[in-house]
Amino acid sequence: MKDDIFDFCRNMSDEQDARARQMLERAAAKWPLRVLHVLSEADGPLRFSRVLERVEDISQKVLTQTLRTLESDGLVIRTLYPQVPPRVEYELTPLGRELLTQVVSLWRWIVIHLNEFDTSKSAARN
Amino acid sequence: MKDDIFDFCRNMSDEQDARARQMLERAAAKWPLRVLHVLSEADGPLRFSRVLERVEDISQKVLTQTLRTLESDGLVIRTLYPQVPPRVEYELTPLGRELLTQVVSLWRWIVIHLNEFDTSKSAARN
DNA sequence: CAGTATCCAGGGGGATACTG
DNA sequence: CAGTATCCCCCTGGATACTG
Repeated sequence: MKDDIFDFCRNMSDEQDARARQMLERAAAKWPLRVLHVLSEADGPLRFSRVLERVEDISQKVLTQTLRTLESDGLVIRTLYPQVPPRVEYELTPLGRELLTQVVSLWRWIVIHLNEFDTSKSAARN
Repeated sequence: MKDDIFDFCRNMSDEQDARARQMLERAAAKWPLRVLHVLSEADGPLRFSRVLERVEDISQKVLTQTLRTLESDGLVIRTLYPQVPPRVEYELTPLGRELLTQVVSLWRWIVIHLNEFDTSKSAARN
């Protein structure tokens, strides 16, 4: 028998597997990753507008969606200050910060090996 | 100044950054990941049909696309034996195997922390 | 300010049929 | 066997307008 690098998943239900896969995809996706990054760079909580400014080219709708998802995944805290006009602040949870750290290590590996991808004899372009 | 966990990207061009991001998204995406996994489990090269069988619910078209992308990214080797009927075999490159290893470590982290996502006070407790 | 609501265009992926 | 070629649907995400 070959050893399976996914062996530690043996005891997982299909639901758990799907959930883990979902988290992996979300964490690696464009907007969530950039939002997490922006939040991690900030010294403290950021208002919605600040995030909107700092995540280049994101639309308001998508930012809202992204933040909602991150919040429900426990990666981001949303704090509403009931004022007029309202003030809403976002910040990373410890879990969000940890996850970002994990993704960054994968990111770092990719960056280091960047020149090994596609440059080979295959049909790299496009 | 805050320390930026992406500091090691400072010297990267926009193109390199985009390429790295693309590789990250691809590596975490559903089909590429499952194809890499199937290939890593096999003892040797796998024929197209075998991969099609083992990657559950993937369509032929998407499998072809996925394999082509993986090949052009240098993660998979495609070997054509000019016979009738043709025989085509796929196997991981060392780079592909390494990348999968990296993704798996992120995957493992996610699995370990699975119960910390969303179960918290945000969604579950109404 | 921080959203929600609505409309709309483009791409990804499924199903099917055909071929060297 | 290992693909291509088509058609089609759905979903994502952009743009815009409106509101508590």
